[in-house]
Amino acid sequence: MVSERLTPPMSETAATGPVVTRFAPSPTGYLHIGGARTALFNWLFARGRGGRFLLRIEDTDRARSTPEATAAILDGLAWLGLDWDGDAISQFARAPRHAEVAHQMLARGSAYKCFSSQEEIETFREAARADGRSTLYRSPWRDADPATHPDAPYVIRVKAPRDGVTVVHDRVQGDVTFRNEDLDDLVMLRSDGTPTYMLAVVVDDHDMGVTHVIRGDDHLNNAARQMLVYQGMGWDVPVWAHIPLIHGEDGKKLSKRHGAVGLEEYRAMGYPAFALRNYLARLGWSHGDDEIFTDAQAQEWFGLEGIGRAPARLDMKKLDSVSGRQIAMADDAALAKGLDDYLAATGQPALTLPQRDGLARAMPHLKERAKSFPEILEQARFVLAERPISPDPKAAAALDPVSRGILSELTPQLHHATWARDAIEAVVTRTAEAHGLKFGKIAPAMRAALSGRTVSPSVFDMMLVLGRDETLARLSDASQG
RNA sequence: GGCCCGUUCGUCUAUCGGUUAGGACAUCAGGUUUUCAACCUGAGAAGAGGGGUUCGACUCCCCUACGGGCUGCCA
Repeated sequence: MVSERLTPPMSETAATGPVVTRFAPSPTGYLHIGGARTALFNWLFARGRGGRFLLRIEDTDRARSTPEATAAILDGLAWLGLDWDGDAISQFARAPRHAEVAHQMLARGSAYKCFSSQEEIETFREAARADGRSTLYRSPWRDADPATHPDAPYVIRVKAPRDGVTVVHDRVQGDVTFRNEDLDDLVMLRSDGTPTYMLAVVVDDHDMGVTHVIRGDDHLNNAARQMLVYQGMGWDVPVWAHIPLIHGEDGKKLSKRHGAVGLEEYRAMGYPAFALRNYLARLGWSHGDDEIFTDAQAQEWFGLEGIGRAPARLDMKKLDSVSGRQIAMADDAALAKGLDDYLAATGQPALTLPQRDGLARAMPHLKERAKSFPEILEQARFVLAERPISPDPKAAAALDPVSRGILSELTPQLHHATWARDAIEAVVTRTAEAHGLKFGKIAPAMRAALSGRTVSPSVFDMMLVLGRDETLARLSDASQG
């Protein structure tokens, strides 16, 4: 799935051309919900402008990268519905290209070989920290005469300007100015010849023709340092947009103790992908007072100017609400498909053909009262279960002798009724009134008889979905206790 | 320690110098009702603190506090 193929359309490399965004996760186990939102923003931005959305796996840290982790990320993105253009690119596979750039900078004089050992640097830092001085390492090899270079391992560092300032023109954070004296000569190529992340991102973003870099604001400082590499190569810098991270409900950095951090956990909880997209889009981005919207609207409305500058907290209650409203307006086929995925993702048995059929007929009534797939399933129990219906304790309590008597009286009355809501309702009401009761008094027993539960869709809706024969059979079953 | 970013109802946010500071979720009180959900009506709820600039600041500037990030031959 991951390849090193890279085909940047040259016409798209200029900032004036079509938009190209990318999502560049590290394969560290699973797709973080915050990462998923970052991906969503990039996807919305590109898709809303007829641009391209690319995917790159930042797997240069070999110790922490696994094929399984990469697969989990790809799977998560696919589930979320964020389709990317072309093949996912492996950053590691492009190491030779990164090294090539580092050597080009060496040749241009915008980089140099540094022979300082890691121990040497660490010793310096410890001392600096102890003295309360800056820990920025100033390599003595920066201006050394090549003739004095020892025959030893070295790293290639960028030769950053020491004077002046570097300004990151960020579309979210505004212009952020850094004094160059606060920026160090970052290592681009390690002593073993492998590239560092700082070099790799820049080279890859450039080669991929990325025009807009939308990423977490934990990279804002890095942007300044990366600009030195762009400048060293004489490349145009992309448009930056550093978005705030997502925090947990207590406002702290999102971590496992906050509950669901991985995207797959939301999938397993049964939130539809389209609902999660809506919720995530509203986290840190807004378009006036719009809360519930379609993908098409989100793509049309999404823009960098609507992104907030403060970190947003996850709010599960709001997610529930958004999900409920999205499910209510979703089309039945999409829900059925999502339900299949939910069942599979949680290791539950797939629906049988008759169950699918029943579910399809009941869906209009189910989707109006559910916030997630498990809730749809709960509401759908009446159509998924087969006779004899075994009521749960609370439902059984509703089937007391008196109620059963009324049900047995009702059953023959329904035999000849026209099977339409008005007609059925008239029969039921008439029967209830014959006992001096309002419909509300016998509804619980009917609900229990039809669904075996105390919570279900409307009894009339259930009767219509079930059909005359099945309805009468269930009422009869229940009345006979 | 140094550098950088952030701070409007409990939460997500609107506001882009002049508003009774709006909406949504949540909460509370009513209503509708056949359970649940939904829905309707209403209520309470906010500009971190302190200085400036200005006729006028949530909005611009400074300081403080708090939160976050970076400061690696991690990404």
